[in-house]
Amino acid sequence: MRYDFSSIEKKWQQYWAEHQTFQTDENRDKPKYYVLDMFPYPSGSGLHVGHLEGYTATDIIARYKRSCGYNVLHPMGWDAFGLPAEQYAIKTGTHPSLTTETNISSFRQTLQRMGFSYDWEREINTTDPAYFRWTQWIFLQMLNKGLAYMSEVDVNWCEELRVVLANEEVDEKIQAGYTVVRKPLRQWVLKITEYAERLLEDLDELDWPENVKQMQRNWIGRSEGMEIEFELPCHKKKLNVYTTRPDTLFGATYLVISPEHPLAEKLATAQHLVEVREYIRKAKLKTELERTGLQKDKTGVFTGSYAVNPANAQALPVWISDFVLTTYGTGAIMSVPAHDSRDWEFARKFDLPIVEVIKSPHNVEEEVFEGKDSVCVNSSNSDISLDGLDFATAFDTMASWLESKGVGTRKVNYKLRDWIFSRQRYWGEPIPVKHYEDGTLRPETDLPLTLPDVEAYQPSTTGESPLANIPGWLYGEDEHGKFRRETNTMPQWAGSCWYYLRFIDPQNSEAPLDPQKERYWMNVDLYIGGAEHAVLHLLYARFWHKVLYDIGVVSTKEPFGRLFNQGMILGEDNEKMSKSRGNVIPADQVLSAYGADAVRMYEMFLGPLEQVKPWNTHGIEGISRFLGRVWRLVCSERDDSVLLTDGPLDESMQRRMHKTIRKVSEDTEQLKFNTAIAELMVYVNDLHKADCHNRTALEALIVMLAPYAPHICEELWQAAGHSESVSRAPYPVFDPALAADDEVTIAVQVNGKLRGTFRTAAGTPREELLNRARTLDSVLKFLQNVEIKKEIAVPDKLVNFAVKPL
RNA sequence: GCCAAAGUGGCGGAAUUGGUAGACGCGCUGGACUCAAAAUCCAGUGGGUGCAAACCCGUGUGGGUUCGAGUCCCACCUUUGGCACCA
Repeated sequence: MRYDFSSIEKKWQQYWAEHQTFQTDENRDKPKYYVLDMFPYPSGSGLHVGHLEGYTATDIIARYKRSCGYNVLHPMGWDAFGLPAEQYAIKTGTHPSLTTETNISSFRQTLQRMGFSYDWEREINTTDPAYFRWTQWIFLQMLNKGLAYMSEVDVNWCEELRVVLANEEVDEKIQAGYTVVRKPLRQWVLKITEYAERLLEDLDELDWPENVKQMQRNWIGRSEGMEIEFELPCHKKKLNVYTTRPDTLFGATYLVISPEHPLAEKLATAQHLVEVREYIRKAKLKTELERTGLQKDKTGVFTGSYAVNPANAQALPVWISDFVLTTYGTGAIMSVPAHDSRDWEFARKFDLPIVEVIKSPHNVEEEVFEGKDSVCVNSSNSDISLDGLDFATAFDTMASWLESKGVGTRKVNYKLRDWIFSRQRYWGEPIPVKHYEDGTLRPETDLPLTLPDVEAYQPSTTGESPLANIPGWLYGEDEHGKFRRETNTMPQWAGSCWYYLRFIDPQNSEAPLDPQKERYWMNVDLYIGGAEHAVLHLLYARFWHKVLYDIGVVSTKEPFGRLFNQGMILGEDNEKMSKSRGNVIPADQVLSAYGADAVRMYEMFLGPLEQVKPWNTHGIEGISRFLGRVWRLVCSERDDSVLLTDGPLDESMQRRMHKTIRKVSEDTEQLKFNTAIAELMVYVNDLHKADCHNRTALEALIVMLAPYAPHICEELWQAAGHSESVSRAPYPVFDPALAADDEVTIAVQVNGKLRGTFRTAAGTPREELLNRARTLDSVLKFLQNVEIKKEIAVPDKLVNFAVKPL
């Protein structure tokens, strides 16, 4: 019989579904393994080969771990709220839930064609009221704890989309060509900043890629510094600034406050008032991009007021400039132009004094010196002197002195801002809150609060969602009086903040999940997804998890123990796959042409999982040939006979087998699938050369290959006479003694250059290696007329003679 | 500008972590089978010199450490991610 992938794959996919082969075992005696994909947004354009990379990797691990005796949780679901379905609804009037449903079934079909061993009984969908009921419930827990609050905030308002964006989302939208401006709106905000320290600290114990952890650390942006109080004698007021360099206080020559600072206009003297007002007005009009972007040229205006440097009583002019961020620190800074490049630039532009207070290798008038590894100079007053002190000591001395004077406090600051959590959209989880006429606010306790049907999905121009146009849904009355519902919905990130928990107990109608099940399955042992979520999703989910930990819903501090980012698969032209480039390789196309087993293996054979690598459709043929060769080791193509032979395996092939088992299991464990496949190929090539059809050798091959190419392995396993699925077969175990070589090749070098090799028994002692090496013809001639300075022998490896001509 | 990762045949990539560079696959060349093709199988395939045996060169560039460097150290170049007035 010939290998016909399409009928075999159909047959076994049907078998798995009928026999519920991959339904998760609830038997808690076995060790568990939770392997999770970042679940997809089911878009209308379907899956391409790039999407399948991570899913293939997790499936191999899921099947491998099952084979190794683990109780495996391997679920899939849909992150189905979101803008594309809503924008499609605005255009066509099609309800987003219909679009979503169509897209989901197309996605599900492709994933099933790939033969992924998901437990489809646990499929979840973030737009399902039975799911988002608990998303809403978690929100109310946060409300309860004071972690969700409403605030008039300058939001990132996207004009074209008529929607508020999270800080984290701004960049990508601007890159996509949208305009984003700052606009004050009353918004729901989540207090993620309250968890900043824990989010930072707990990163240390995670088995995550170092760059992802570093990106989160940078995003959280912890810094240690001081808030220092400057007197404003003419106004009888004080101005607080935040600095991480109190050691440079003697070098402060002016202060700068942001245009939004409450004192900005008040500090303007009559002479400067017009100019100041004009500057503040203009700053407001600038977009976030204009203010924080690539803008190099600094602008600013002098207020006419002076503050007093507490260290040396010097009068410091107070300036206003939009390079100072309102939302960070106190919105005011002390400028030390000699040792801060931004201050230096500003000082040069407006001709402000530059005073060296850190010993610099060059003239600070000409170039800024920002180094921290030097010592203080010119820094003393009648109380203290920092001169000669290093950074840490100077910092500490100055901090203590300022504290003792009552004009400074040590402070830790974070770049992380609270998370603006409301969106003016229809297709999202409604925020379950009622606003009463007396101004109070109460949670909606009757969950889920579902979405009403609407006629038009267009957001209102006032910045409210389409929900504001549905009076029947919007208004109501209960025992507390008349109310108006919250019209904001949650951002798309909400549903993905806790979905990994719901997979553990997806049907539970009493709680988000059962605590006993939670304790068994958490945390996620392996989480695979794209690096684009390094900060956003992964930071939000960690935040929610910690909140849930605090209220006793989960028992672990962190959700994802081990994280792995798969690298992107590029198109055949080495460019990112995109419709506009026309280089997208649709999954269904290659599945029809080559079959799931070949596609799965080729995805993994392309290169290291974490690496960005181009797709090459020709290359997949090598995998098809390999699968054909495996097939022919077991089945005759001339008739229906099975070629397996019983009986003992000869010693060299047995060694080959044990070596293969060792390499393949080690590599699979470490997600080095490309080299595991290469090893399987070498093994199959050797079996072919030896014309070996031995049952022991081939059954080991089938079980090892099954996680990679499950369909063909099921078929071959059945052909070999087994009645149970190969996924129930225990993984082969290697014996180190049987895998060990008894004979090795020794390389012989002269001055590090290979001059010959010889075979010898493993463990041959040094002396003997040297003696044999010396007698090799190919080596001998290089040892004539030379002085041997050194002889190196590494057992089982090589011999090297270091020589010098006589 | 700053931080991180990476540069190996025509191509994707291996290399037990300092020990025979180029595993495995694609592609290419030649051959077998065939009326022919497909499929399959066999042999070859880093560059150079040479009839050959051989020898020389070779892991982005330049230096260094070492008996020995793709691997370690220093400097530089290039590419890809991330951050980008956070005081």
